[in-house]
Amino acid sequence: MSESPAREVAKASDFIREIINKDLEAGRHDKVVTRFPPEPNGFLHIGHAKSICLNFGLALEYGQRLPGTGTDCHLRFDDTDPTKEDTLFEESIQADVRWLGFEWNQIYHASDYFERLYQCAEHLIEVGKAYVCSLSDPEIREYRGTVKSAGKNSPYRERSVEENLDLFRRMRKGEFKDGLHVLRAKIDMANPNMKMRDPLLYRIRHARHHMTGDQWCIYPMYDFAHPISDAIEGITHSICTLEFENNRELYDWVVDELMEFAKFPTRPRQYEFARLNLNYTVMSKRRLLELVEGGHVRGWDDPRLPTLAGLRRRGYTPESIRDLCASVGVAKANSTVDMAQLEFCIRNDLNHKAPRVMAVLNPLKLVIENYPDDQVEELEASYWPHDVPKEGSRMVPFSKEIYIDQDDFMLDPPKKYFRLAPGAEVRLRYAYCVTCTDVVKDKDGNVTEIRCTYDPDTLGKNPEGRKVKGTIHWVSAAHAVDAEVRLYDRLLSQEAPPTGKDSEFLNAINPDALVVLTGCKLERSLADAKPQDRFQFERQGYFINDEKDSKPDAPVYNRIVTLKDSWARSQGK
RNA sequence: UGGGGCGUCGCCAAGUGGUAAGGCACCUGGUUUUGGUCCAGGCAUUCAGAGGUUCGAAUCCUUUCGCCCCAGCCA
Repeated sequence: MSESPAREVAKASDFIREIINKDLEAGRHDKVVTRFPPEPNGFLHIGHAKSICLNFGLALEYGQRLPGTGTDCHLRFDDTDPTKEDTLFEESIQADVRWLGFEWNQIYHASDYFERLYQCAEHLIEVGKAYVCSLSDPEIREYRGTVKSAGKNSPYRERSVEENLDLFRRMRKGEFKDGLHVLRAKIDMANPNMKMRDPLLYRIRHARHHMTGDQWCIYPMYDFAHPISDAIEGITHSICTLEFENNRELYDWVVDELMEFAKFPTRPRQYEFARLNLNYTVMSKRRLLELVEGGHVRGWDDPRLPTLAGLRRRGYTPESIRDLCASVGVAKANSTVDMAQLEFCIRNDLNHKAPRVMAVLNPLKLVIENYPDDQVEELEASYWPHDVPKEGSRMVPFSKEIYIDQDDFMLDPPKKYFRLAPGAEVRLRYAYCVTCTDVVKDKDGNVTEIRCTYDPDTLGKNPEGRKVKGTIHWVSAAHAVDAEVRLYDRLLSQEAPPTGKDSEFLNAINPDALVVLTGCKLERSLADAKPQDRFQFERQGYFINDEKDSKPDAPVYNRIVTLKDSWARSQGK
């Protein structure tokens, strides 16, 4: 705490931590305070998770490394545009951050600072660094110039301090309609950085704000509110995404101009990192909104979406998402992470968390001809494979008539097909080996039933004199629990959506992103499962009991992710 | 009158003048009553290209090329 050598710093794992370490070593700060500043106008997605993990993670790490400084990452709602924001979004954002596993000490709002922001604005006017501009919206745009050419000064740029103050105060009082005047910083209309060409600080908006009600009719812009909010709160490192790099110069201008006047406790600095992109999905607010409002998915928590609500309902664990964020690192290069990386993370997490059970998704009746008609054996089946160090098992009923999956039988199998086929023998998981002796077909030639014989001497041991390579899952017909199973897959059928502006990306939606199966057969033990329980359906994937649609007598399961399937891959599927 | 960034294996990403980490993906074998897991092995003579400095360069210099961001009274 006090002895400075105790401030030995762990090896930085990315450029942000490197910067923080240097700041600490140089004594620029003696604690680290970060912030996660969502605008409450939409749902959080996995891209936000990267920012959440970074900002809250930094606070946690340095809070531990610098004992006594506390752990401080501010959840701050950037609520400066009353026409778009709402309390509903604040609630879902809080729920999502908590679900991800992070906690804040206090909730902040940019709107908490409206009065101070206003005082800062008046100060800038008084020192001649801000003025009221009465150009129209299109005129302002025209005067701004272009990326390749300088802008020109507004005719209102040289108004007197007195006139500016009077106008600004009347703006606050509500004497003007929306759009009539704005407050602008007086910087440089020829600055090569367009963000510095007399940026707007305040605009008039006669709109009710979800936090401040009708108290205000002028609202600060992001570029004004954000740096001041950071500075007021004592944020040390203000971390945002790459597209704000150009805003940094303005961020610094605002803080520098106000530092003395506002007596900020710290001099915050902004740093930018590359946002998370994933292939086979969409992440932009606009596209997510279009999917939801266009009815292409069933709401913000549709398991096909990369929203945190969607991933949660899909069955992804917070641990798996944090693991993804840790594994992709933090850097400045624009990048797109492979969905396979996320899928690895959830499989890796669930491998030792999800008990194994048997479920037949596309049932095919199998009758064991030499098994006694009314006999039922209770066989012990472990919930965990040998390599997962957990205890626990259940009894599964075995009988003459069972269901197996259609994929596990072929009339004319290719080489190295280890499952069932005419004349072939296969192991029934936890039970006996059976040999297919006959098949029953309907008039169209479809196999409707399989006839087998079993070898009574193969329970818990291998048959003598022959090798049975395949093991398949099954469910006793008389004891099965019927269920609906929703097979989810990647949202898009191509890596990147078409680049077109409008709704073109809708054409890239994977038609099989959701396949609903009914009449699936679950093993008896699943009758006791609760919503949100996760299981591995052996040989098929990880599934979760749906939190909304599942009913005790009509369970619904969502497929979280398939198991790796090297057989399917070798078959070129 | 343009400015700000970024380019290291199929995808991420370490590396900060001393001779290319790691993860995912992929390929080989082994174990296996999950074609899962696990284990063993393989996978960049080269860092966008070209020059240069140096005993030595992904790292320094010069130059070329490519990609991203900025012209909301959004954030």
